[in-house]
Amino acid sequence: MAGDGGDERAHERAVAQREIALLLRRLNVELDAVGARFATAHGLNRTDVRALVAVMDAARSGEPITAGRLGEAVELASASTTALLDRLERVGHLRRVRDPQDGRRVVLEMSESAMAAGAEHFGGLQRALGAAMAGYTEQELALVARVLTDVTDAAGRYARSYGDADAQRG
Amino acid sequence: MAGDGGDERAHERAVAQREIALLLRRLNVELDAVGARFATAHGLNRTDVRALVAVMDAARSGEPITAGRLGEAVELASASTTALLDRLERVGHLRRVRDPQDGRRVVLEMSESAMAAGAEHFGGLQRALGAAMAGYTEQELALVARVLTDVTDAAGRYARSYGDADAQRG
DNA sequence: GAAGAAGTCTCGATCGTCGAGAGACCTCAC
DNA sequence: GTGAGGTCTCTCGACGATCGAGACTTCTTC
Repeated sequence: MAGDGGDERAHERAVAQREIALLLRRLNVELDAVGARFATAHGLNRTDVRALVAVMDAARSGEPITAGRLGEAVELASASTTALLDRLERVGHLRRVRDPQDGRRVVLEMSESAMAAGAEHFGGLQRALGAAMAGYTEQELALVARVLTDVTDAAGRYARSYGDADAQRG
Repeated sequence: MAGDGGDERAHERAVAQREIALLLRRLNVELDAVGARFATAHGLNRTDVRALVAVMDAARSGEPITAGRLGEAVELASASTTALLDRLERVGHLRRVRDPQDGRRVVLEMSESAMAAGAEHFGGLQRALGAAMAGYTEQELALVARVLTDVTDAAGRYARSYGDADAQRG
């Protein structure tokens, strides 16, 4: 840490960190914009898109999600979740299916059209991002993945620390 | 593309790219969560926060923003922008000041309290992110910054290509 | 000065979200 | 089996954010 140039090196690192923080903010804005464009292009709102993504992820994992779980995932009150499902079902993106094992539950199934729209959207975005990464080596991308993992975990912890502040006070 | 191991290497790269794309999605979710927590902690909604950030950035750049420009920045109709400014002014985060050069314009000034809240929020997040990056060298962070720049630009282009799709069809 | 453009605001309507509570279903103790 | 209590979803009424249309003020141009 010490030695000649140590201070300057620390300064350089601090600059790089600030630059990355700024880039992450810009990236967040752009990715939100992508989601917003997709939403309006399909006559949806932001919550609808988040919900479809959650349902899609659940379906992919093999554990279809229920109405209540979806409400938790998108942080919506139960009344709002019902309205959300009404909207998505009305336009044919979703089907409500009563759970035969537990008659209280409603499990959610995505329609083919919604799957296709999602695949087109995410596929396109992924291709665009892939093209942007085309100039980097496998090792470089692996490093980026490590950094992003660390940064994402830190952001998640920071987000959760907001809510826990009340709980910890006691 | 050809050659011994070429296929495998391409495969590895594709895997790394997919992993990064997934990480970016997760990161976006977490950063949105941070914004949401900040918003509710301060009695604001998502739009309010976006607006405050825009006003803050403008103030920092030395060119204070006007009501109309802000509406464009957060993609809001003029009626909604007026309501937004009413909200933010009511809670004391913002001041409306008529432009002495152009009596139609209303320029926006952030209050000290809003500046402080923003600094606390972004400062805290930046510290958290900085800590997550502490284990990497200057060169590694520089590489990450380059990749993030490319990826962010690509995301921005992709987002804008959504809207242009209609214009291009013709 | 008059005409038109630009910037902001007012009004009425629509839609997403919420809290409270109802209704259906499940679980478990008896 | 039956009743009590918990879980899950939905209904209802209210609130707030957003919008389109248009009014009003101010600037620009002729």
